Amino acid sequence: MDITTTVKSLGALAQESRLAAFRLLVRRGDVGMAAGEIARELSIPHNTMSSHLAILTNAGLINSRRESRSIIYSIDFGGTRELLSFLMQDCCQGQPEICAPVLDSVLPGCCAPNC
Amino acid sequence: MDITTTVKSLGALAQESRLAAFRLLVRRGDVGMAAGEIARELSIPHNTMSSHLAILTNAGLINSRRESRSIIYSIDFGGTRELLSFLMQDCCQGQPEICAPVLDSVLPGCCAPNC
DNA sequence: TTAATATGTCGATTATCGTCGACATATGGA
DNA sequence: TCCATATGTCGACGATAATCGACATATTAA
Repeated sequence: MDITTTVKSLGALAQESRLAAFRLLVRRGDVGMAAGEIARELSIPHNTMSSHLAILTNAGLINSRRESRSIIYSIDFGGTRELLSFLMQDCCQGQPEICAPVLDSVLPGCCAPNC
Repeated sequence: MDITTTVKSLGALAQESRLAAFRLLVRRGDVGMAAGEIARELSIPHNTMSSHLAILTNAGLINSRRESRSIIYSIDFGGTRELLSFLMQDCCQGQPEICAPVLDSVLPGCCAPNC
Protein backbone atom coordinates (compact mmCIF):
# COMPACT_ATOMS: atom_id res chain seq x y z
CA MET A 1 0.00 0.00 0.00
CA ASP A 2 1.49 3.31 -1.09
CA ILE A 3 1.20 6.75 0.48
CA THR A 4 -1.41 8.04 -1.95
CA THR A 5 -3.74 5.12 -1.29
CA THR A 6 -3.22 5.44 2.44
CA VAL A 7 -4.07 9.14 2.36
CA LYS A 8 -7.19 8.38 0.35
CA SER A 9 -8.32 5.67 2.77
CA LEU A 10 -7.67 7.79 5.84
CA GLY A 11 -9.52 10.67 4.22
CA ALA A 12 -12.48 8.41 3.54
CA LEU A 13 -12.68 7.52 7.23
CA ALA A 14 -12.02 11.08 8.43
CA GLN A 15 -15.65 12.13 8.31
CA GLU A 16 -18.28 11.41 10.90
CA SER A 17 -20.99 9.99 8.65
CA ARG A 18 -18.55 7.85 6.74
CA LEU A 19 -16.80 6.55 9.83
CA ALA A 20 -20.22 5.69 11.28
CA ALA A 21 -21.25 3.87 8.10
CA PHE A 22 -17.96 2.02 7.99
CA ARG A 23 -18.29 0.88 11.59
CA LEU A 24 -21.82 -0.25 10.91
CA LEU A 25 -20.61 -2.34 7.97
CA VAL A 26 -17.69 -3.83 9.90
CA ARG A 27 -20.17 -5.35 12.30
CA ARG A 28 -22.32 -6.73 9.49
CA GLY A 29 -19.48 -8.53 7.77
CA ASP A 30 -20.34 -10.26 4.50
CA VAL A 31 -24.06 -9.91 5.10
CA GLY A 32 -23.78 -6.19 4.52
CA MET A 33 -26.54 -3.64 4.50
CA ALA A 34 -28.67 -1.91 1.87
CA ALA A 35 -27.81 1.71 1.02
CA GLY A 36 -31.20 2.96 2.14
CA GLU A 37 -31.03 1.05 5.39
CA ILE A 38 -27.68 2.66 6.21
CA ALA A 39 -29.06 6.11 5.41
CA ARG A 40 -32.12 5.55 7.59
CA GLU A 41 -30.09 4.11 10.47
CA LEU A 42 -27.81 7.15 10.47
CA SER A 43 -30.53 9.70 9.69
CA ILE A 44 -28.81 10.99 6.58
CA PRO A 45 -30.54 11.85 3.27
CA HIS A 46 -30.17 9.00 0.79
CA ASN A 47 -28.29 11.00 -1.82
CA THR A 48 -25.80 12.37 0.69
CA MET A 49 -25.21 8.83 1.93
CA SER A 50 -24.84 7.69 -1.66
CA SER A 51 -21.91 10.00 -2.25
CA HIS A 52 -20.31 8.97 1.05
CA LEU A 53 -20.64 5.31 0.10
CA ALA A 54 -19.04 6.09 -3.25
CA ILE A 55 -16.06 7.64 -1.48
CA LEU A 56 -15.62 4.65 0.83
CA THR A 57 -15.89 2.35 -2.18
CA ASN A 58 -13.35 4.35 -4.14
CA ALA A 59 -10.99 4.09 -1.18
CA GLY A 60 -11.27 0.31 -1.29
CA LEU A 61 -12.84 0.02 2.14
CA ILE A 62 -16.25 -1.29 1.11
CA ASN A 63 -17.86 -3.25 -1.73
CA SER A 64 -21.32 -3.38 -3.21
CA ARG A 65 -23.53 -5.92 -4.94
CA ARG A 66 -27.05 -5.68 -6.26
CA GLU A 67 -29.76 -7.77 -4.69
CA SER A 68 -33.07 -7.23 -6.37
CA ARG A 69 -34.02 -3.59 -5.94
CA SER A 70 -31.40 -2.90 -3.28
CA ILE A 71 -27.69 -2.40 -3.45
CA ILE A 72 -25.98 -4.09 -0.55
CA TYR A 73 -22.79 -2.58 0.78
CA SER A 74 -20.34 -4.64 2.78
CA ILE A 75 -16.87 -4.20 4.15
CA ASP A 76 -13.92 -4.91 1.88
CA PHE A 77 -11.79 -7.15 4.06
CA GLY A 78 -8.75 -6.86 1.83
CA GLY A 79 -8.62 -3.10 1.65
CA THR A 80 -9.38 -2.61 5.32
CA ARG A 81 -6.73 -5.13 6.29
CA GLU A 82 -4.18 -3.41 4.09
CA LEU A 83 -4.77 -0.04 5.69
CA LEU A 84 -4.52 -1.39 9.23
CA SER A 85 -1.45 -3.44 8.39
CA PHE A 86 0.26 -0.43 6.88
CA LEU A 87 -0.40 1.74 9.92
CA MET A 88 0.54 -0.96 12.41
CA GLN A 89 3.71 -1.99 10.60
CA ASP A 90 4.76 1.59 10.21
CA CYS A 91 4.50 2.13 13.94
CA CYS A 92 5.81 -1.25 14.99
CA GLN A 93 8.96 -1.07 12.95
CA GLY A 94 9.59 2.45 14.08
CA GLN A 95 8.64 2.15 17.70
CA PRO A 96 7.46 -1.16 19.20
CA GLU A 97 6.55 0.96 22.20
CA ILE A 98 3.41 1.99 20.31
CA CYS A 99 2.45 -1.34 18.87
CA ALA A 100 2.96 -3.69 21.79
CA PRO A 101 0.25 -2.10 23.96
CA VAL A 102 -2.12 -2.03 21.00
CA LEU A 103 -1.58 -5.73 20.49
CA ASP A 104 -2.11 -6.33 24.19
CA SER A 105 -5.45 -4.57 24.08
CA VAL A 106 -6.57 -6.43 21.00
CA LEU A 107 -5.32 -9.98 21.44
CA PRO A 108 -7.57 -11.06 24.33
CA GLY A 109 -10.73 -10.51 22.29
CA CYS A 110 -9.29 -11.73 19.04
CA CYS A 111 -8.66 -15.14 17.53
CA ALA A 112 -5.09 -14.54 16.42
CA PRO A 113 -3.87 -17.98 15.35
CA ASN A 114 -0.46 -17.81 16.98
CA CYS A 115 -1.51 -16.69 20.43
CA MET B 1 -11.50 7.59 22.37
CA ASP B 2 -14.73 9.00 20.98
CA ILE B 3 -15.83 9.43 17.38
CA THR B 4 -15.04 13.13 17.18
CA THR B 5 -11.46 12.62 18.32
CA THR B 6 -11.05 9.68 15.95
CA VAL B 7 -12.29 11.74 13.01
CA LYS B 8 -9.90 14.53 13.95
CA SER B 9 -6.92 12.17 14.19
CA LEU B 10 -7.74 10.42 10.93
CA GLY B 11 -8.15 13.80 9.26
CA ALA B 12 -4.78 14.88 10.54
CA LEU B 13 -3.14 11.87 8.91
CA ALA B 14 -5.19 12.11 5.71
CA GLN B 15 -2.83 14.52 4.01
CA GLU B 16 0.39 13.66 2.24
CA SER B 17 2.70 16.15 3.96
CA ARG B 18 1.30 15.42 7.40
CA LEU B 19 1.42 11.65 6.95
CA ALA B 20 5.02 11.98 5.77
CA ALA B 21 5.94 14.13 8.78
CA PHE B 22 4.19 11.72 11.13
CA ARG B 23 6.04 8.72 9.68
CA LEU B 24 9.30 10.59 10.00
CA LEU B 25 8.60 11.27 13.66
CA VAL B 26 7.52 7.70 14.40
CA ARG B 27 10.98 6.53 13.41
CA ARG B 28 12.66 9.16 15.54
CA GLY B 29 10.84 8.23 18.72
CA ASP B 30 11.55 10.39 21.76
CA VAL B 31 14.56 12.01 20.12
CA GLY B 32 12.24 13.85 17.77
CA MET B 33 13.17 16.37 15.12
CA ALA B 34 13.28 20.17 14.86
CA ALA B 35 10.48 21.86 12.93
CA GLY B 36 12.87 23.32 10.38
CA GLU B 37 14.62 20.01 9.87
CA ILE B 38 11.29 18.34 9.08
CA ALA B 39 10.39 21.10 6.63
CA ARG B 40 13.76 20.82 4.90
CA GLU B 41 13.64 17.03 4.75
CA LEU B 42 10.22 17.11 3.10
CA SER B 43 10.91 20.21 0.96
CA ILE B 44 7.99 22.17 2.36
CA PRO B 45 8.05 25.90 3.27
CA HIS B 46 8.54 26.32 7.00
CA ASN B 47 5.26 28.15 7.60
CA THR B 48 3.24 25.55 5.73
CA MET B 49 4.93 22.84 7.77
CA SER B 50 4.24 24.83 10.90
CA SER B 51 0.50 24.72 10.34
CA HIS B 52 0.64 21.02 9.53
CA LEU B 53 2.53 20.35 12.75
CA ALA B 54 -0.09 22.35 14.64
CA ILE B 55 -2.82 20.14 13.21
CA LEU B 56 -1.00 16.94 14.15
CA THR B 57 -0.40 18.36 17.63
CA ASN B 58 -4.03 19.34 18.03
CA ALA B 59 -5.02 15.81 17.05
CA GLY B 60 -2.86 14.44 19.87
CA LEU B 61 -0.50 12.59 17.56
CA ILE B 62 2.66 14.58 18.24
CA ASN B 63 4.21 16.70 21.00
CA SER B 64 6.69 19.52 21.06
CA ARG B 65 9.36 20.88 23.38
CA ARG B 66 11.72 23.80 23.05
CA GLU B 67 15.44 23.15 22.91
CA SER B 68 17.38 26.37 22.62
CA ARG B 69 16.35 28.06 19.40
CA SER B 70 14.62 25.00 17.98
CA ILE B 71 11.31 23.40 18.72
CA ILE B 72 11.57 19.65 18.69
CA TYR B 73 8.57 17.64 17.63
CA SER B 74 8.17 14.02 18.62
CA ILE B 75 5.50 11.38 18.40
CA ASP B 76 2.86 11.26 21.11
CA PHE B 77 2.88 7.60 22.04
CA GLY B 78 -0.35 7.82 24.01
CA GLY B 79 -2.46 9.46 21.35
CA THR B 80 -1.09 7.33 18.55
CA ARG B 81 -1.68 4.18 20.54
CA GLU B 82 -5.25 5.22 21.30
CA LEU B 83 -6.08 5.77 17.64
CA LEU B 84 -4.61 2.42 16.57
CA SER B 85 -6.29 0.61 19.45
CA PHE B 86 -9.64 2.12 18.57
CA LEU B 87 -9.38 1.10 14.92
CA MET B 88 -8.09 -2.38 15.69
CA GLN B 89 -10.63 -3.09 18.41
CA ASP B 90 -13.45 -1.83 16.25
CA CYS B 91 -12.50 -4.25 13.50
CA CYS B 92 -11.54 -7.12 15.75
CA GLN B 93 -14.75 -7.16 17.72
CA GLY B 94 -16.76 -6.86 14.54
CA GLN B 95 -14.83 -9.21 12.33
CA PRO B 96 -11.76 -11.10 13.58
CA GLU B 97 -11.29 -11.98 9.92
CA ILE B 98 -9.81 -8.52 9.44
CA CYS B 99 -7.70 -8.33 12.56
CA ALA B 100 -6.11 -11.75 12.70
CA PRO B 101 -4.15 -11.33 9.46
CA VAL B 102 -3.05 -7.86 10.56
CA LEU B 103 -1.73 -9.28 13.79
CA ASP B 104 0.03 -12.04 11.89
CA SER B 105 1.80 -9.53 9.70
CA VAL B 106 2.84 -7.41 12.65
CA LEU B 107 3.75 -9.86 15.38
CA PRO B 108 6.93 -11.32 13.83
CA GLY B 109 8.67 -7.95 13.79
CA CYS B 110 7.26 -6.76 17.06
CA CYS B 111 8.12 -7.38 20.67
CA ALA B 112 4.61 -8.11 21.90
CA PRO B 113 5.07 -9.34 25.47
CA ASN B 114 2.66 -12.24 25.27
CA CYS B 115 3.87 -13.83 22.09
C1' DT C 1 -47.26 -0.70 -19.39
C1' DT C 2 -47.88 1.90 -15.32
C1' DA C 3 -46.73 2.72 -10.70
C1' DA C 4 -43.97 2.13 -6.57
C1' DT C 5 -39.57 1.38 -4.54
C1' DA C 6 -34.45 1.80 -4.29
C1' DT C 7 -30.49 4.08 -5.60
C1' DG C 8 -27.51 7.11 -8.19
C1' DT C 9 -26.19 11.60 -10.69
C1' DC C 10 -26.13 16.59 -11.44
C1' DG C 11 -25.62 21.16 -10.11
C1' DA C 12 -25.54 24.95 -6.96
C1' DT C 13 -24.33 26.69 -2.51
C1' DT C 14 -21.66 27.12 1.54
C1' DA C 15 -17.91 25.71 4.36
C1' DT C 16 -13.44 24.10 5.12
C1' DC C 17 -8.59 23.14 3.65
C1' DG C 18 -3.81 23.81 1.77
C1' DT C 19 -0.53 27.13 0.47
C1' DC C 20 2.50 30.90 0.97
C1' DG C 21 4.03 35.98 1.30
C1' DA C 22 4.60 39.20 4.88
C1' DC C 23 5.14 40.14 9.47
C1' DA C 24 5.79 38.91 14.56
C1' DT C 25 8.12 36.60 18.31
C1' DA C 26 11.76 34.00 20.70
C1' DT C 27 16.59 32.61 21.43
C1' DG C 28 21.51 32.97 21.52
C1' DG C 29 25.86 35.00 20.04
C1' DA C 30 28.92 38.98 18.66
C1' DT D 1 22.21 46.09 22.07
C1' DC D 2 22.00 44.48 17.35
C1' DC D 3 21.79 40.84 14.22
C1' DA D 4 21.12 36.13 12.56
C1' DT D 5 18.58 32.01 13.23
C1' DA D 6 14.31 29.33 14.23
C1' DT D 7 9.58 29.19 14.46
C1' DG D 8 4.88 30.79 14.64
C1' DT D 9 0.76 33.83 13.19
C1' DC D 10 -2.11 36.37 9.98
C1' DG D 11 -4.52 37.10 5.91
C1' DA D 12 -5.80 36.14 1.30
C1' DC D 13 -6.33 33.20 -2.51
C1' DG D 14 -7.71 29.09 -5.04
C1' DA D 15 -9.10 24.35 -4.54
C1' DT D 16 -11.68 20.82 -2.63
C1' DA D 17 -15.46 18.90 0.24
C1' DA D 18 -20.23 18.38 2.30
C1' DT D 19 -24.98 18.95 1.68
C1' DC D 20 -29.32 18.55 -0.56
C1' DG D 21 -33.18 19.57 -4.05
C1' DA D 22 -34.39 17.96 -8.46
C1' DC D 23 -34.06 14.69 -11.85
C1' DA D 24 -32.53 10.07 -13.93
C1' DT D 25 -32.12 5.09 -13.88
C1' DA D 26 -33.00 0.30 -12.42
C1' DT D 27 -35.98 -3.27 -10.57
C1' DT D 28 -40.20 -5.52 -9.45
C1' DA D 29 -45.10 -6.20 -9.07
C1' DA D 30 -49.84 -5.33 -10.44
